[in-house]
Amino acid sequence: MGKINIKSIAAALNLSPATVSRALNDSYEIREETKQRVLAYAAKHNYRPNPFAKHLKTGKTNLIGVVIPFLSSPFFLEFIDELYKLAMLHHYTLLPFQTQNREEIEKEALDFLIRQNVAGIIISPAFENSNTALLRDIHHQYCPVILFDRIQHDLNTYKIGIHNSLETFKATEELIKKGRTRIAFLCGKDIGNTKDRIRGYKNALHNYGIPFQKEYVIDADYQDPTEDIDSELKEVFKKLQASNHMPNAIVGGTDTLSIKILGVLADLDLRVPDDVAVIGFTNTNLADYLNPALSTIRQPTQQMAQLTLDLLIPLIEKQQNRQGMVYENFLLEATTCYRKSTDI
Amino acid sequence: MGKINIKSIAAALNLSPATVSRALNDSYEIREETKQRVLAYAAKHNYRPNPFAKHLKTGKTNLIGVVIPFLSSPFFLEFIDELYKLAMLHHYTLLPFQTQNREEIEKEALDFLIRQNVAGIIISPAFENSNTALLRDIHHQYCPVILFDRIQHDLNTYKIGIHNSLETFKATEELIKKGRTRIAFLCGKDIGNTKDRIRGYKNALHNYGIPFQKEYVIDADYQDPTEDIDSELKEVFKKLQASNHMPNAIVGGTDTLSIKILGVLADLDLRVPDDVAVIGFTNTNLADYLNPALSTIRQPTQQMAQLTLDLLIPLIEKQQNRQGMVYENFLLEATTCYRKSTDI
DNA sequence: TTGTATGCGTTATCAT
DNA sequence: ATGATAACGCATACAA
Repeated sequence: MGKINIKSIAAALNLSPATVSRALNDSYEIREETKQRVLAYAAKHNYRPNPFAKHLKTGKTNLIGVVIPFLSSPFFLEFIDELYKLAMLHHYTLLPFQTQNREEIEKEALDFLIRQNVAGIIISPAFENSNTALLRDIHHQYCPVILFDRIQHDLNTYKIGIHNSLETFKATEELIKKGRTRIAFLCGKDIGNTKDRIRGYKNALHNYGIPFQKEYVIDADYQDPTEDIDSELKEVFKKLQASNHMPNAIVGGTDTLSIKILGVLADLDLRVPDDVAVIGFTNTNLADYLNPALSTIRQPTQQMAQLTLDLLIPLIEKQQNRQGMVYENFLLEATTCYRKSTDI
Repeated sequence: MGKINIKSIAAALNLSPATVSRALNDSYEIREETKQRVLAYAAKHNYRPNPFAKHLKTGKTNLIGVVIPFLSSPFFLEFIDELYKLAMLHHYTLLPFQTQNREEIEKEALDFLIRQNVAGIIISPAFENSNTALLRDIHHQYCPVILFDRIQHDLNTYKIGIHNSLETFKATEELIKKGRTRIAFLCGKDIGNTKDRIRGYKNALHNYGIPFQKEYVIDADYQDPTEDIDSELKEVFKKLQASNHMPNAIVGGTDTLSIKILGVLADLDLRVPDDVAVIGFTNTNLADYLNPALSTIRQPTQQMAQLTLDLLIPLIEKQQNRQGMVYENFLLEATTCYRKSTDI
């Protein structure tokens, strides 16, 4: 069987390519009977439009760019995974990119996506307000951009995330209720969510009359989850031990840190949860196998992916002035799973 | 600044589009000076060829399809990650797909990739000889296909993996040398590598005069790492305990099982490594944080990704009869990391 | 060595 | 309601 395209269909049905195209695109200016005849023939011969030709003509693709800090983080991995399943249903193809939390790489990725003529972009920015101007240009003039997870960003668009301060509040509160008062908060560099999470942590302390101590907010300034953050963290906790300020509970503010801290504490011969209770933000289904099983605040990745596409696809398909729109923020609810690391 | 394409470059330099195209494509039938003039102008204006137009004309894309069982496995994730970095350098775009170990989904993915006109395909098949006929057709008539990891497949092409039997032999031997003799082998459904790994396991037993026991080859027939394999495994080991046949060492034959087994053993109040030593195939950098830190056989993902592209790109770029070629198998060396789970 | 003309598969504009 | 034709950006056969 030869190549099956609009021209060959037209020839077979004694129609012009234009008419066939109209039938295929559900145009109104075509006779119902003709349309059905074309559709039937196309279906029978399993016709698939050539996406490249289509794009060359229309300037539009079915590509969705996905820009995330890294895949080697359970949360982002799960999110992308869900996105894949859904995008396929809608006949969109995903083009995922990693930024390693670096603005230059993010810019490269965005440039690349533009050249690929993506129809839309889903992004969790490298950090708060990274590439703001570029993203704004893209969103206004080029294709819709939607933010997820790291939604503390000036770009005016739909934002999908969780209520970071509330979730951190709940986690901190849980530790307080278990009788812990020297609670440390572990955070990475400023990726936008950090501020809110610290706020939730502080609020919980304040609500229960526990004085906030600056030294209990511990930064680990990594760019990449594969980096050696362990020794850095170990130093910090050694110092706290030495000055007799060792916390008896820790809230892990990022996916990566929540996992790594367990090894650090073990190295310092601190027992979890007896000496130090730990709860962390993370989506890994490995939490059960960690040492010990880790209590986690789990983001609803499936729901986030669904909502993201539900918002993006209409933006792609309806032509409109995105600059003037009013966008909503969506804060979904996370699930807290209490495991051994907080089982006091 | 207006659109920058071949036509606009030609106009700016008082040349014809054809000449500009030739300069850009490093044609021999062009004067060096002219070529440089075009190249300089193109570079200065950051010209990027429109991949869609290019494809429409040439019938070729810069897309590489990557088909793997799932992303939620540290090994595949690392591999894809490395592939990304390398593909970008060569100006290829990756189109990753997951099969969940299911032949139908694999077929769908392959069909999709064909429709997208990919230039080549990198695949770790759903299982031994899944979609053999289809893959053969694709490789012979459509675009080059390269196998990695699960290389027990009839498709005649380049295959990149590790020496499964040898690596399993070494791991088993290590446990024997530590004095363990009741060694179980954990394996998933037949994904091609399983056979070889069991062979290595058996050889090691045989070499040290340890009788092989069928009940020590333990199948966990899962399709997806997120499945609940734990209870199934727990049942098996409970029975072994009851019949007083509990092994004192375990070799984990897959990524997923190696991680999960630790939780199962903990649930059964078995101490690792005292009661049972464990070593597993896996690439997770979380091995250090597992309970206890897991000894691992780690595949050289970076090297595998590099080699895969080094083999694939020439196949893509040189037209040739792939059917008649002689292909080599590449068995790379894995690294064994001994951690606490074998520290007897 | 360079230019002219054509076509890849599709959609859009203008006729009819 | 349908057809003829041009155009998207590029590469190439052929002409010069």
